[in-house]
Amino acid sequence: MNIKQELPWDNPRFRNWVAVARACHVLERTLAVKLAPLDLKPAQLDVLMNLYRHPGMSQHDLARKLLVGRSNITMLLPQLETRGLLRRESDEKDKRVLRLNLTEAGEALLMQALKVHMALIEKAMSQSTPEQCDMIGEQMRKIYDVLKEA
Amino acid sequence: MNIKQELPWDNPRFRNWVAVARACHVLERTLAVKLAPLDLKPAQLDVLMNLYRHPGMSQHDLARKLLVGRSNITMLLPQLETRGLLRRESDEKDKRVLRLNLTEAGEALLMQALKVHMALIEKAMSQSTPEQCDMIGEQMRKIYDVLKEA
DNA sequence: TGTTTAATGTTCATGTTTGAACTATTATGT
DNA sequence: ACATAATAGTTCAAACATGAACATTAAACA
Repeated sequence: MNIKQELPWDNPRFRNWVAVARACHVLERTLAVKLAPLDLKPAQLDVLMNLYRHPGMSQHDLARKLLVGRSNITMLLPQLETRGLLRRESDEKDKRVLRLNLTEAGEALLMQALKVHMALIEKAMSQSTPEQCDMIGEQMRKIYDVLKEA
Repeated sequence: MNIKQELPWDNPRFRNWVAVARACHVLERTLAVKLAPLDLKPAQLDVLMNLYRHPGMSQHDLARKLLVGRSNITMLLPQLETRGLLRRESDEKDKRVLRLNLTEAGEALLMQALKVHMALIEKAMSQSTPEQCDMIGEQMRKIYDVLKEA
C-alpha cells in the first residue's frame, strides 16, 4: 500500500481548490493595500457595498450576508457611523431592529472604493475569457449553495 | 448620465469574483467547524500541509507560502510544537534560520485532517466536471501570478 | 391575558493577525 | 579586516474576529 497514492495533492479537485483559496487570499491582501489611502478595510467595504444594494437592512441581515457573527457587526458599525458614512435608525414597527442606510458621504466613498476594487478585479481576471469567467462564477455559486445548507 | 450603468454589479467579472470570494469564505468557515474535533484550525492545517510537502523549510519560507507575516508564524508554531506535532531545529550553516519538520504525530494528525479537508472539497466541487474544475484551477493560478508581482 | 419561546443587538473575555521595533547572524563593499 | 546592509526570527501593542452570556422586545400559545 502506497500512501502517496491517496494523498490529496494527487486529486485534481484538491489541487484546484487550493489554487482558488490562494487567489482569493492574495486578492484580498492586495485590496487591503489599495484601499488604505481611503482609510477603508475590505470588511468595511463589504458593509458599504451591502448597504448600497440593500438600503434599510438590519444588522442581523447584514451579518448573514457577510457570513460573520452579529457581534462582529456591532463592533464594525460604530467606526463607520462616527465617520458619517452610515446611519442606524430604530425601526418603528419592531423596536429590536436597527435599520441601516448609507449617508451621501458613505455613498461617495463607496464609489471611490469601488473604482479601486473594480480595477483590481479587472486586472486579476483579465486573463479569462468572458465564457470562462461566467463558468467560474456559476460553479462558485453552486459551491456556495451546497455548503451554506450543510 | 446614468450612474447605474457604471456600477460594478453590472460587470460580469465583478459579479463572478464576488461569487468566488463568497465560496471561499463559506468553505473556510465550514472547514473550521469540521476540524474542531481534531483541535485544529485551518491556519494550523495549512502549516502542517506545507511542512509535509516541504520538509526542513524555514519560518520565513513558510510565511511567504502562507501569504502571512513572519510574526504570525512565530505566534503560530509554539502551539503546534508544544503538542509535539513539529520540531524546530537550528540550521548548522546559518544560525539565524530554524528548520521545520513534522513529527510522526504531526504527520498522523495531518492525515486525519486531510481526510476531512478532502471530503469537504469533494462535496463542494462535486457539481463541476473534471474539465470545469481544471479550468478553474488554471485561471486561479493565473490570477495568483498576476497579483503576486503587483 | 399571561407565560414561554424566539429574535435583535450589545457586552465582554478570549484568541488571532498585523506591523513596527528589536536582537542576532550573515553578506556586501571598501 | 571593518563598517555597513540585509536577513531570520522574536517581542509587543493595537486592531480584529469570535462565541457565549445578557437585555430588550416581539411572537407563539395556553
